[in-house]
Amino acid sequence: MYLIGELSKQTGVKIPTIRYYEEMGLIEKPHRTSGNQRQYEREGLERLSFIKHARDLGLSIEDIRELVDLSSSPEKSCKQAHEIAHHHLQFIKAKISKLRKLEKELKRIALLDDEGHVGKCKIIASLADHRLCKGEH
Amino acid sequence: MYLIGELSKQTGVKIPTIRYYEEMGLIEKPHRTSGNQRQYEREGLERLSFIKHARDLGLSIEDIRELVDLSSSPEKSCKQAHEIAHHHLQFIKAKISKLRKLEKELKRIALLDDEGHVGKCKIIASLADHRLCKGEH
DNA sequence: CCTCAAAGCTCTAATGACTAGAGCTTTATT
DNA sequence: AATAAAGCTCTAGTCATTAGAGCTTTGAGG
Repeated sequence: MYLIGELSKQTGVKIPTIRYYEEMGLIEKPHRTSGNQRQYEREGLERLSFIKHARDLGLSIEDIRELVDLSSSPEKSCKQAHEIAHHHLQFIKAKISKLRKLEKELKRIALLDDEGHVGKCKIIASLADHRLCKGEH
Repeated sequence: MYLIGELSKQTGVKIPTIRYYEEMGLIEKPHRTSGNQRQYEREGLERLSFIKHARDLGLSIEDIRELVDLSSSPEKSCKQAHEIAHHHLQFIKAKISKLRKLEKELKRIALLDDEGHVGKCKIIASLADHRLCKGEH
């Protein structure tokens, strides 16, 4: 149905990355044409979309592998999938709050406007001296 | 003044990372003792703190190298340091807003609570089908 | 049928920012 | 003098790709 280039276009996953996913066992080895070219079915497209989507959400390959394994063993409960998603949500929340602190401090630093030489540049001084931070990190 | 272990404790930068920074030319090669051990002065401690702080803020090694170079060439203006900090601020802002979108979607996904088998697990379906997203990413 | 570009293939190596381990030497303490 | 802790160098591994070399296959035009 699709050659690798088409699959790449459809999903937005770059060609070497698709091959890498295959090597990692994240996607199944597709059927090959007589000329040894990978040929994907709709199923392969869907799985790759799944992976792309999960990667965009920031899940690690290992997380995704777990989800993929879950989805191919239908006797296992959905609970584990929930756990993975939930766990990742906590992770994202933590990351956001951390970044917000950084944003605050960077704002403070970037808005210092002196025009002196670097020897007394406040930005550099501010980066050099952690005590000048308003918050900790 | 400080051996590498002490420097590591003071700054929170791990020992192999300190040596890596040295190899990258990010910190100066320190004086060695007769027994070939690295010996740092307060100056070295300060530079490493600077680097640590900037890394914590998410600046890349290359950004930091630029700042380091700036700070050792006092004739250059502070403007460039501002530019780097400002540019990074924009980057952080973009990252935060991206993560917020992800948070929203993950919340939506993680709160789907079905107890069926994975074959119809909404989480997995939701990850597989990008069209189910409320927003794009 | 032939040619030629585009797209495919495999394999190796690079990226960034570390981190870990092997196998050794130096230092400090008992 | 012995031993443990901390240092050293060097190599290789991590994660998730990405890039490049050098080759083959495919499809379209002449």
